[in-house]
Amino acid sequence: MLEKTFEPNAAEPRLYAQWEDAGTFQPKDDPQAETYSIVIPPPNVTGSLHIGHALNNTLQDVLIRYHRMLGKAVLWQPGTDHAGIATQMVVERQLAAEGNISRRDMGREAFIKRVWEWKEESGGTILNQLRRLGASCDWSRERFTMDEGLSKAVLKVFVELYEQGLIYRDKRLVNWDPHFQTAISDLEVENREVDGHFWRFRYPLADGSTYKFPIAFDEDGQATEWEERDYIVVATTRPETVLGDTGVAVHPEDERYAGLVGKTIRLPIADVEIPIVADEHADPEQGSGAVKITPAHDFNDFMVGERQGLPMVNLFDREARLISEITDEKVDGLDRIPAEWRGLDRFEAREKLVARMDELGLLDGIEDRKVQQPFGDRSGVVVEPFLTDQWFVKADVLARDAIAAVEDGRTDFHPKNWEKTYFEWMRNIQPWCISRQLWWGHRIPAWYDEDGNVFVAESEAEAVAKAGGRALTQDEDVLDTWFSSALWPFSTLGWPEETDELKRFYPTSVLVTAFDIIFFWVARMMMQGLHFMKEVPFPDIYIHALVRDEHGAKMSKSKGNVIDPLELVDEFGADAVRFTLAALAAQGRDIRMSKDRVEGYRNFGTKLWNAARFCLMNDCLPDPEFDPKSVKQTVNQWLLGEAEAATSAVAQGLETYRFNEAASAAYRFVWNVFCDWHLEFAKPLFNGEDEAAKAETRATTAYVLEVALKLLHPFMPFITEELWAKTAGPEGRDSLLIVADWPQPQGLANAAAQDEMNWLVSLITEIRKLRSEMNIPAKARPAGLAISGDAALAERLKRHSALICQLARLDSIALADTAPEGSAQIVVSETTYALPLEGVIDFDAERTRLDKEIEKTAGEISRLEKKLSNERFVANAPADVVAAERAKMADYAAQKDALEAARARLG
RNA sequence: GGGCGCGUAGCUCAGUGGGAGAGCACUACGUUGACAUCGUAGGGGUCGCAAGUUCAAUCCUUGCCGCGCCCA
Repeated sequence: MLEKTFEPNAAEPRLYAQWEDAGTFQPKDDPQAETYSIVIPPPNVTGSLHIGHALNNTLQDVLIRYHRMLGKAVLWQPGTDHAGIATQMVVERQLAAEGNISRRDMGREAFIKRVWEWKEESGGTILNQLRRLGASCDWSRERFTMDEGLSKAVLKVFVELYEQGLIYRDKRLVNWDPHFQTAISDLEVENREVDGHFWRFRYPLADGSTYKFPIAFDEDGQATEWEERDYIVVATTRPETVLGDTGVAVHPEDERYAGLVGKTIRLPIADVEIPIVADEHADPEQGSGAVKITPAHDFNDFMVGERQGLPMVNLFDREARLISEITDEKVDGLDRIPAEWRGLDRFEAREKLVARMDELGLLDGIEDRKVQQPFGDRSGVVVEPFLTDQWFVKADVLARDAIAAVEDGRTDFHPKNWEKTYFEWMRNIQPWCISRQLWWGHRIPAWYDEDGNVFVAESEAEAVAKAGGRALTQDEDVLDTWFSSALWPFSTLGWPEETDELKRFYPTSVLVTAFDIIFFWVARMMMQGLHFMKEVPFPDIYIHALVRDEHGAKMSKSKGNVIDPLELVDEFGADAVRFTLAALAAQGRDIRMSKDRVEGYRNFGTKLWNAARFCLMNDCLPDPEFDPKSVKQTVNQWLLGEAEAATSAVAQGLETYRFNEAASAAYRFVWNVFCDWHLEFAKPLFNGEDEAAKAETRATTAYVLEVALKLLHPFMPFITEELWAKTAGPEGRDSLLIVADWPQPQGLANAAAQDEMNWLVSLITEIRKLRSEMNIPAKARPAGLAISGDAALAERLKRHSALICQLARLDSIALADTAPEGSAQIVVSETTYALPLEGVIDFDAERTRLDKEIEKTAGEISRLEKKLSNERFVANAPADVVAAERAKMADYAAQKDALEAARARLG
């Protein structure tokens, strides 16, 4: 006998070990079997499980378990990502907390050793947490982006792309994080609106000449007053860059400045002459219409500089301080910086610059203003556009086929609208800066000789050979983490080796991820997969929602609204957490997670548990001889049809990534069909005399319980596996549920049985309603009389008499010619049923109740009459719709007649 | 400024061109051992607002209002 409730905390680790020990997480060794594979979005090795991971991995596990039950050879490839900046940051913090020396004092080799030690020690945390959710990954194949094999893939990809001219080194503006002192990609920059200022400065014309500048206008916008000026006003939000200006731009059609283009101004403080150029970047409507151009410190200005041939002048060092020595004589503007300012932080430099301009009488004004400022998403400091030598990928070339693949349907997004986001970004893709000035990561396989010539090769020996034996030094930098995760779908399968796994499991079947890494990761896997494997990495991409708190706010540590999935697992069990996430995963909407919801699904698990308990108590055990197609009892025919319909609804939901529909189809079947009705129907049968019916019902019930366990297994693996074992019966089970066969359709739908059971359910429901409305005491067991029914009805009533009596609490149910005096009456399927209740109920109330019913029915009738008398409706609506409305109308009419007759009998 | 999405019961959310559903919460009543982590019954909605298309609009189109996210 089963315990009263399922104990998740005790059962989960046991069941998980059982699955793993049985080797069920590994793809089955059948070369004929169809394959199904998913690569896990590798979590950061530094990470711990948050609710977003829980959702992401639950959905993957649901798919994996479903396809495994379909008999496929299934691989769920797990692993972690080395997460360059994030991991380096964690370890540096540890060093600081221990009062140890910094990474630079420690030296590269010792530091990297230290990171590896930390990785070995606690890198497995998040994967162990996934096990608690029930994730059925093939742990024997766990990979890490810095494993030997994956690193080899990185080297090969880098060298090949370099040789194909798709990777190059260049001095360009990049987003520079002064805290980590590394370049970061534009995706790692967070633009935030902050309070700032607009400073207006006067730049004097170099030749001392003057021009007339309009300062007042009439209604038509015509200038009415002018002022004589010997300067141009420019406005900036970043005064610290003034010394790096190499031009002032005005719009080519801006008449106010037409005569000044080609002249020069004398840049204050720096004391150099810079030209006034005409460029469309200048917006005549904005400020004075003239803009300062600082090509080395602003992305827009960089482009203007290229167009106009303006030189680049760099002011800052790697820590975003004004330079105090020359590091690159081609661009550094040291001689523009007053000696006493050298080495100042950029924000101090700003103050000094503004103050000096004010002293010089060149500060034209200051306005408060909201400005967009870029912040490093990891460091939180203001990112500086900075001119450095970096490695770049020609992403636009790689993007071409990646765009085409989605356009022509080799890969589909689900929901489809995410392809817009993908296209938008891919079609405007910028060169991808892949070098990072970090130590933790894949070191760039490029070596330099004394003259700065570069040699790219997979090893130092090869590079030296290419250099003709000269001494070389390796590039100090490492690659962006996403460079290696872009290879994940094939590098984890053994590429560049031609392994069996690679042949069997690439392309993978689907990628499951959140929208926030479409650019970072999905797009790049598409590019690299197509380039190196010549095939898309996955035909389907399922994009799921973000998990928010119950009020819709983003979860964050600072808000304190973070829900820890493992706490939920502790409290309600992994099954409840998984089911909740799946049931709420409707396409295109964020998930609001609340404890109440999890509790509700925990209760659902308990309901299932108790249903199984009932089955065991009544000897409903699997019967190997049982043939669902040959059952005789209407109840059983109906139940089998319902089970089959539920099975296909669940399958349909999963095939189309509608997890919520799949989950709720299973839920409704188990609770509202199997428990609420079937088990209640079974009770009187089990207590009855008909041994054949009893035996058939036991076998059917056991069979359908198996179906229920199978349908729920992908969502609630633990409790279903436990019940699978506990309900095995003396024969035992052939296999664990995790590898049992998904139920196959057998054509069990039975319209006649369905019709009869629908009638039975509504008869019972109507009687219960009457009892409730008329306050008939629970103890009262009136006789039920069907007034003037035919032989078929008599047959039905006889067949289900025990069920009706028990579930509607009647003493008996039979045909009668007329309703006895003092009866309450209801109408079900056009038949009137009378319950003699003289002295039990208030007949005035019964009259009122019937009047209300009649009124309601009349309302429906007049609505339908109106519709059916509309010629255009009858002419234009599809015939089946018109017929259905007519049938409804006839039903209501018959019902109204019966109700009116019933009312008349009461007088 | 461009893009995506949302507004349906008190709350959290499904859903469909043919008079709207679930869970939770709420109210009343609970009887024969599956289950009180439960059962039975009930109340509760101008489907954001307006116009259009249609025989028919909560659903399609447009505009507006409110809210969220992404990109510039």
